[in-house]
Parts: sequence; structure tokens; C-alpha cells
Amino acid sequence: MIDKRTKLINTAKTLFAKNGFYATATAKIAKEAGVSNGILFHYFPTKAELIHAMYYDIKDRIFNYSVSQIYKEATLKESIYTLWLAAVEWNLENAEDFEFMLQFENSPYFSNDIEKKHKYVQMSIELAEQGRSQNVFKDINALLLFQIMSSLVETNVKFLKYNPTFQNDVEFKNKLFEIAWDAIKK
Amino acid sequence: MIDKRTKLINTAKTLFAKNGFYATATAKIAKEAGVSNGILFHYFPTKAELIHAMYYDIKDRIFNYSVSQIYKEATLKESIYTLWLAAVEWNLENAEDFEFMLQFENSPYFSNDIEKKHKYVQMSIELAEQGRSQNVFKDINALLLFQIMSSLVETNVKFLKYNPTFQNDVEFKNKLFEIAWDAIKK
DNA sequence: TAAGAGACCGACTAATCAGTCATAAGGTGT
DNA sequence: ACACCTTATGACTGATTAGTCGGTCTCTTA
Repeated sequence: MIDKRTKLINTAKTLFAKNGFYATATAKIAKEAGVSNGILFHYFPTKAELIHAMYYDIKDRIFNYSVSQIYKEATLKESIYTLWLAAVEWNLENAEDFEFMLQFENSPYFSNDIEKKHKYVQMSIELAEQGRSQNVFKDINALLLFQIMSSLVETNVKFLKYNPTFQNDVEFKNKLFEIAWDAIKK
Repeated sequence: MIDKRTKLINTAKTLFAKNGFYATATAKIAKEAGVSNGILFHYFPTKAELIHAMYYDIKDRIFNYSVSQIYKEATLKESIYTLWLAAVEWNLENAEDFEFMLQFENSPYFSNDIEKKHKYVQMSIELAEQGRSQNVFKDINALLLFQIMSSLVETNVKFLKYNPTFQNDVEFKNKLFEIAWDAIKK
């Protein structure tokens, strides 16, 4: 049997994605997870800490997945493509995580400084700086380049979610990537 | 003296932008606005209706501002630039509206169908279709083209907010527009 | 086997919330 | 002067919430 902390995170994710943070009572999370109310506050002293723990959990998982997809001999464009595709497909396959993130990143729980520290973001910024020093990317702040890519991934995932026909259309996805690539390339 | 309905919307906007929808009690809004609790529910039968009214209020205002900026003899690229710049500057100048929108559009109060019906979105889609038929834009769904522009505007506003140095840098803003333009142009 | 620690329970509480209601003042048309 | 509508008040309520607490169970280690 899976441990109760993980069970709580998973249940919270489902309920948050469906009803939002505030419409989801901690007692409801515990009940749905099949554990006591007390144990929730044993692992997460406040609701905010539960929410932050979920954020790190998701960021870690998407980071691990993305890293597992890239290969060493790749060109810069190939690497960017791989990361872009990994992000799009991971978010499509993990719809609840995606929903949670959208809400979280636009809620008072989130701050920009939290994000910048994560290794996923740091890896992306490094890549962006590489692109700039190779004179391939536009002459723009590396963090901004990353944020542009991220927002395009987000838009693409939302679109694919509402238009499932395209979800397995490789040609269409390539078109979407060209949009993102054209945006950042010189 | 300005009417109480408007006073309520303005006060709610400030409090929502600062603390979020749920951390802001209706009673607090009324108190801060200097009116009774009852009158809030007289004008907005539920909290959700207040939130939706605020959304339409903002969308209407940004629409009117944007339309006032475009001129008839403009080329397609000029029109797109004007709308892009209008959106960026309006959101920068109306920081609370921007904050509110971010939260609203990523909350369970929002649905995609609400957005599609607004004249601001419909105008943008028309322009996107114009660009496609003139073979200037990429061969991609017009709604998606609009959503791409919107998400880039959002990203740019966020960046400018945290990097105020660039806020009056015309050259930098032109760079930002070129990113958006390169993304959608063929 | 004793003792300490972490995992776990669920009833409980103090606070907070959206929404109601009885009441009344001011304006408008007849 | 009357009926009626809109605007307005603020005390009130029933439901809900995050977080607490006293106590039990189980595992580890000396």
C-alpha cells in the first residue's frame, strides 16, 4: 500500500484540479484519501504547505521526465524541440497536474522567486543562454526567452486539450513548434 | 459622488488583486467600499455574479481603449502592432485589472466559452483570419493565433512589471513585438 | 523488555463566510 | 396623498472551514 503522505498529495491534486484550492476543504481531502484529518496536518502543518509540496512534486516529475528525453549529441534546436515536446506531452498526459499548476501559478500562493530557484527553470535558462551566445536566439534576457517558451507550451496544451483531434497529429505539433522556434530564433 | 455599484466593483478589484477571490470576504468588500453588506447582494445576488461583472467591465474597457488606438489606413502589421501595444500598455497601467484577470482566467469561475463571446476576442479573431487569407500569417486556426498573441502579451507584461527599467524603452518594446510577430507570421 | 519516537485517529472549536431579512428612506407617477 | 419601486441598512444565521488536542498504536533501538 502506498504511504499516506503520497496518497494525500494525489487526492489533493485531483480535488484541487476539479474544484480549485479554496472550494476544497482539508477535511474532504483527508476523507477522500481514506485517512484521518489529523494526519494531514501531521505531514503538512498548514494548507499552504500542502499546496507548496504539491508544486515541488510536480516540478520534480516534469524535470525528471524532460531530462530523460534529451540526448547528448543533439543540436541546440533538437534539444529545444525535445524539451518543448516533452513539456507539451507531459502536461497533456498529466492533465490534473497541469490544471493545478495553472491555478497555483496565478494564485497568491505563488511568487516568481519560488519558480526561479527550481532546477527545471535553471536548466532552461542555461540552454537559453547557450542559444544567445551561439547567436541563434534573439538578443533578449534568457529568463524572458524561457518564459516565452513556457507560455507558448501552456497555450498549446490548452488548445490541444480542447481540440483532441490534433493530439496525435505529429505534423500539427511540428507546426506548433515552428511558431515557438520562430519567436525566439534570430 | 460615484454610485455604489461602481464603488463596489472598484473596491472588489483592489482586494481581489491583493488577496485573491477567496481570501476576500464579501463583508470586507462592502466595508472597505463604505457601503452596507446588504447593498452588495442587492446589486450582485451572488459573489460569482460580482466576479463575472468585474470580468465584463474590464474586457469592455480594454476593448474600448484598443479600438480607440487603431486607425483605418493602417496596414495589417500596423494594426496588429497597435493592438499588441495597446494591450501591453493598458495592462501595465491597470495593474489591478491585470492581476484580477490572471486569477479569474485560471479559476473555476472561468470557462473558455465566456471568453469566445466577447467582442474583443471576436475582433481579434477577425483580424487573425484576415492575416491568414492574405497569406501573411501561418496556416493555423485563427483562435489559436489570437491565443498565442494573448499569452505573449501576458508574458511581456509580467516581465515589464518585474523589470520597470524597460517600461519606457521603446526599442525594447519593439523587440518584444518582433518576437510575437515572428511567431505568427509565415 | 522498556522507553521513546513517529504515525495515526477523529471529535472538537473558534472563526469566518455567503447570503437573508425586517425595516425604512427617498423618488416618481397618478 | 396614495401606492409602488428602487436604494439602502446592518444585525443575524446556518453552514463550513482550517487547524487543535488528548490519546492510542506500532516500530525501533538500546
